[in-house]
Amino acid sequence: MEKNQVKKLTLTEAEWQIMECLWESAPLTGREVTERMEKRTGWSRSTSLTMLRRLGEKGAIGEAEGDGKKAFLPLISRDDAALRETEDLLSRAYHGSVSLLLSAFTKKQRLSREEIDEMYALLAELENKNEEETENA
Amino acid sequence: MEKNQVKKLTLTEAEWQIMECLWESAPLTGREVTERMEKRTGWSRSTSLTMLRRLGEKGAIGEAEGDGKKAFLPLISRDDAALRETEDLLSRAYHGSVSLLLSAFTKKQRLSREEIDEMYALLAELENKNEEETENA
DNA sequence: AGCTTTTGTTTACAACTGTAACCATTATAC
DNA sequence: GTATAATGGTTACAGTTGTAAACAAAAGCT
Repeated sequence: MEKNQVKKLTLTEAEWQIMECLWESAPLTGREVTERMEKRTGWSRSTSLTMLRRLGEKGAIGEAEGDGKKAFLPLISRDDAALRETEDLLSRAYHGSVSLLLSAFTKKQRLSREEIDEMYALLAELENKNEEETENA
Repeated sequence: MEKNQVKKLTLTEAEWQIMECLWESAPLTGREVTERMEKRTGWSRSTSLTMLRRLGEKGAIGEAEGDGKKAFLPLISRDDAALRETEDLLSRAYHGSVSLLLSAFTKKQRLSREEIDEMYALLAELENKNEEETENA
């Protein structure tokens, strides 16, 4: 049953950058990845390939045959990865409370009108969901 | 003018634990720190002391004389530390948008009534602040 | 003053990260 | 079909992190 690395899987800073690349543009050949990385970070080909290897070992990406050529593609979604780190941060720094995070953050950082509106919308949505559930209960 | 480490200063997981200890209870002697750490994480004395040293080097904590005894105390606030990491995570994983984080988070994690209320309150507060500023402009 | 305990400093070491050169294999070009 | 270029795999190496033993200095005890 070889436990499919569903457990830890954290990405390092450098690994994130490779993943960004792959998330943006589904399957990419090694060539494509190294070129893009070269452009956006200045990494040498080798560096990118090392990252691809490590990500492969971690189970974060896989390889596939597209018309003869081997290509890399993400096996975890950006959302998943982001969430994992978010949970981490929340528990480490905010006792798991997202509202605490928001509070701390806004103490230093001004939010744009759009962000505020979006959050209102989100909260409203959440309340709806909650109500539905309550009705069903 | 020896630039007072105002630049990077990130805490590792282990370092956070020591800091938590110090944030909870202002100045603590080495003894007290190591004892608490032993209790809550099982670390050996040495390990805690190493962390204290590294934190000192980073400028995250300092030492003070309290009635003859040397004691350690935080030089950065928990809020500051948390904020630093939050900004990090936001830029790495959410294009810097806190509303995006909230959205992603709530897709997986249910929020309690209290959290929702708190956030409403926070947003309202922010709007007030914004208005005041607009008037003043 | 000499021995014991407490406390702090130095040193160690394996795992993980960032970075990349070097080598092997495969595909291309003449 | 051999030289050349493209691609991918192996090895390296310094810095950081988690963890702690060893060693040194200070404080107490008798």
